[in-house]
Amino acid sequence: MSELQDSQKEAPLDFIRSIVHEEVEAGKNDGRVHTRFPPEPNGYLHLGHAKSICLNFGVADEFGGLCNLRLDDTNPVAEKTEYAEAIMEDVRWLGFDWEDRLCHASDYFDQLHEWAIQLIKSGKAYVCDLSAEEMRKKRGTLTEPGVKCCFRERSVEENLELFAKMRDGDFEDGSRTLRVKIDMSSPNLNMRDPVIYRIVHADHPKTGDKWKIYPSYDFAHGQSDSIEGITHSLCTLEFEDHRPLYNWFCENLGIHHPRQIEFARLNLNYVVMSKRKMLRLVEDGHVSGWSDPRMPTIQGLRRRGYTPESIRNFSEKVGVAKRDNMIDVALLEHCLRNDLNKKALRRMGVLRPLKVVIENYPKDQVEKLDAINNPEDPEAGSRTVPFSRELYIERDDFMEDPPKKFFRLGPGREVRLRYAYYITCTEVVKDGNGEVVELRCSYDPETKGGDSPDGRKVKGTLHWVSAPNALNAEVRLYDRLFSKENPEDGEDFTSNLNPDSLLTLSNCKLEPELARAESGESFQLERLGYFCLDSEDSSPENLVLNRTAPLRDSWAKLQKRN
RNA sequence: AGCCUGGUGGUGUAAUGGUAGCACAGAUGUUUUUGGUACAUCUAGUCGGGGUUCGAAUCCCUGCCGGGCUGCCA
Repeated sequence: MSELQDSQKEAPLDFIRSIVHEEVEAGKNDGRVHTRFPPEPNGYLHLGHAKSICLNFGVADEFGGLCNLRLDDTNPVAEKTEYAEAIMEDVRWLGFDWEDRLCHASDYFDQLHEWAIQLIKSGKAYVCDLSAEEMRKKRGTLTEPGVKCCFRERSVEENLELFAKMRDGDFEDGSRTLRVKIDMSSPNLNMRDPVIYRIVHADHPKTGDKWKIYPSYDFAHGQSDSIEGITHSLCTLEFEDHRPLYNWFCENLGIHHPRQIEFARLNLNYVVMSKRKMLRLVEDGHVSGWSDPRMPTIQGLRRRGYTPESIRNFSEKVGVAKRDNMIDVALLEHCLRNDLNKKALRRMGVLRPLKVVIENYPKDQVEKLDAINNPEDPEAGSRTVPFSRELYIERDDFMEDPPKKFFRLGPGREVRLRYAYYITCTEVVKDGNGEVVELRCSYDPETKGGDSPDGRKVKGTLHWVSAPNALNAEVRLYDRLFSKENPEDGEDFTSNLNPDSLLTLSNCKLEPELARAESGESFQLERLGYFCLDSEDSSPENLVLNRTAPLRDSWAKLQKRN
């Protein structure tokens, strides 16, 4: 408890943790805290889910409680085991453990069915023969009350009989529903005799063909929480209007009553996060699939090179509140860099190669030079990089007519090649079009390792790769998927797609050490950014790199301004 | 239009009647064999109008603006 008070001083609790804290202090639920993450297995998890996962597992952990993973599988026409498996994989990858508490709403179908009968018997539920269309008409509108239908006064016996026939598959889909009798004139539309069971002749991934009727979300969710002994049912704002119904079921069924608390969902700029819109991107081929590295799905982020730690940290930093928000992707990138700066091994690679020949360096000589793996982490040790007469440097690192603050290579200029030597550009070789195709340089043998014994300074340090030892690679550079901060602004969000969200570079040059890189491993290409092997397309013969995020670049920023 | 809900720097989030703070972004500088990192400094905010109070982001009234709700989706 003192630990809690300490952390409370350091970081103030968000409104949900404050509520939980108060209730624990007050001894509610015997001081127990139990949450759950309840996705519907009808799609892939995204950053918004990550926030919810971190919140639910985080709150449980901080208060010494538990968090269940519950698949909310009440609608067999939309759900697939494929999705359920992907969900579990993603939650696990994010670093959370539900131990033996993998639950399914479908585990409770029998109990739910009994409760439905209980409601019928107490005159609180009835079978309704209205079609969806008719029901909509009778429900009223936002401003007008609904009207009671004639089926509302059916006898308990008739309701029981009809409901049994619904269950037995005697009726067609949509022909009847079981509704709960609340208040057709409630200003809250959810209370106007909501449907709690509908007829669906579809096999269920878990229960097979056992059921021809399935409970609605409202009838399943709160009760599932109740059965699992959940104390705090955290959900997003759009369920606020459902809370009275949630409470109604717990009260009228006389069962354990968790507290539903709603928070604002996460929005990220320059991307869309709704299932429907992401599906459209996939189906229309605007992205390569759900795991496209530009997608905000967990799978997309993972393939892009985002680490679980960075996403967890991001989820914490975005905070929890009830107001609508639009988070800047810069925060996500910050979290990534913050994590990888400490952990990623440094390597050298050249994206847009420019050949350099060191004229005074012996032909056929190859030196092994020591290079530090991570200046932020002495434990990471060092490696060796080959140096030879012919090298590649970045095209951007040379300018024939450099402006004032350009610290890199130019005719007659001296720069340092990282961990190697000082070199001076002596000649610029061009092709027929006046394009620079090669640089002739000289090196100073005294500066081996990158230091000059005479104390001579250079302004710039360049990354490079030895040409005869270079690995070829394809590198994919990603930018924001949409060019508009809020793509959903206009009529059709796809009109805001950023045509340059993916830039593929081939014939990139990498230092040989990268042949040992493994899928899932992140590394920094010095001065360029954080990268990883593409988990789907990279092979030892055909290296494919994804740029997770560029390094901060104050030179690029300066250039942009001018 | 009815109900629910929210409005604090550019963005996000604290402060719950007592000095408006933190993070990201932005700007400047120091250090640097990554124009990275680190460090330092700076910029910038309580939706408007009334009221209560010695004192209001916080309480009251009122206006304005945003979001959600009319699935047998969740």
